[in-house]
Amino acid sequence: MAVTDEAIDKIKEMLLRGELKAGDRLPPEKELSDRLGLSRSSLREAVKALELIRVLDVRRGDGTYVTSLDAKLLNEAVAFVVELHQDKSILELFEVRRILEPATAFIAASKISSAELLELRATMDGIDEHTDVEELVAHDLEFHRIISRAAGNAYLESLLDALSGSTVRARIWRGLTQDRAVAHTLAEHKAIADALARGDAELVRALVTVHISGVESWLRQAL
Amino acid sequence: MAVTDEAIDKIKEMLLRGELKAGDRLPPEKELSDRLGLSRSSLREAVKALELIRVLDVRRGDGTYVTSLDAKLLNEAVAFVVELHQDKSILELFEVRRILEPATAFIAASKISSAELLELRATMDGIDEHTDVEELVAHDLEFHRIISRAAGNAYLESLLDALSGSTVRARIWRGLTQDRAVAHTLAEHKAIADALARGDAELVRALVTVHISGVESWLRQAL
DNA sequence: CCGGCCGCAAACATCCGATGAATCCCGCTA
DNA sequence: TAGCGGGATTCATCGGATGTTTGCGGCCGG
Repeated sequence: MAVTDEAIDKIKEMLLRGELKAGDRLPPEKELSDRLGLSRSSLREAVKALELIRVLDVRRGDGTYVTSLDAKLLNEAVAFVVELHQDKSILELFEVRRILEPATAFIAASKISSAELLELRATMDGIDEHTDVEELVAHDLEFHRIISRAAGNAYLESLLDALSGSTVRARIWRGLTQDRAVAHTLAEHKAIADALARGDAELVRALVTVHISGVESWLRQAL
Repeated sequence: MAVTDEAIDKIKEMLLRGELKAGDRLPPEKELSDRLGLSRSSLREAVKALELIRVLDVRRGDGTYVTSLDAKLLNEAVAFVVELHQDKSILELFEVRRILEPATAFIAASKISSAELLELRATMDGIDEHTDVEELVAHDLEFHRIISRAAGNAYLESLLDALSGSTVRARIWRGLTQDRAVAHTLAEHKAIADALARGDAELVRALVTVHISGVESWLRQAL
């Protein structure tokens, strides 16, 4: 194709060249379309595409802005794709997670603050095997998110977040719940939190590996 | 916003629900826009967005098709984002790569075929410290790609590919070349290939870790 | 009967202009 | 000075017109 894709490229280049920076406002649709030499409709298609992957933020009645362009972009883009790949090749996605999660936790072990440790404990309050699935998923998501955030790498955090999309996770939990494995999983969470508190990085890595692999092997058998 | 984003969601749902499968052709723009209750212009914006992340494939004069929906989607989406983040937080991205690459190579060590080993050797033919940067980058990209492919996980392959976008890599090589470190890097490649040939997974993992970390520390000092 | 060429029809590409809706900002008023 | 319009700006959405590309089927010659 041509015109619209050219527009996407040109906008991308403006970003790379620093001509447009995070937070900047783009010229009005009319002006920009004139400048890039295409119609407003076509430009809008380009902008819409860049908006989907969160590069641009369009505010009706106000203008179009460049987003913060931080690591969260990865989350949006990857999450969309992951969602489409559910069921299908979930196991391959899980393999990626099994690599990233222990490594991330290992890094986090030496960096986690006491405030974050408290937060981690807090997610476990009031959660037991009788909690409903909704809440279990929320807890699990938060638990892993705190750890990945403690690792101090926004891209890792984003990727892990996307890889464990809530829908994927919801299905897994639903399955685990039926198998009465909730207590076991929660105990693993507790062990991980304890090891993190002691700063025992090696143990953390091992525990997380076991934790993730456990879910993975359950999944493998369930399919 | 509303109409266009609704359209994106509806199309996504059609995919999730299996109403649309990989390779299927969408109804013509006019018909689909009627069915979804919006104008053709707005629908086109939605389609364009889905095309950017390679979910849809629009063929002019023919129709719009659903792509294979395989792991390559990740590549496209992530590569776009990574490209925007050059210079900026390259080190954080490198940290992710340092996690994934050794783990991937470790897996590859037990799976790599003799054909792939030959391919790996072939990439090294005719490459020495006098080769020009273009070719060095191509070699490096191919070398790592073969290994990640051998690991047999398409998502890993895609992610690594995106993380080591050619532009990023080109800059690094340009720097390395100036520091006369090419020979050293090539020697590391050879050592990795040898270890893979012997199926020594642990050694492969260590070598790759050293290899990646070497580039990383050079990068850290160069910034 | 087979293969190639031609032209029609289908489908996307691009553009334009009009109307609606949300937001912002400035000036007016109490 | 604080609050309230109201106009100007900007995006949202629509419908239609015209151009290009592609696919396909039919026609013609070998």
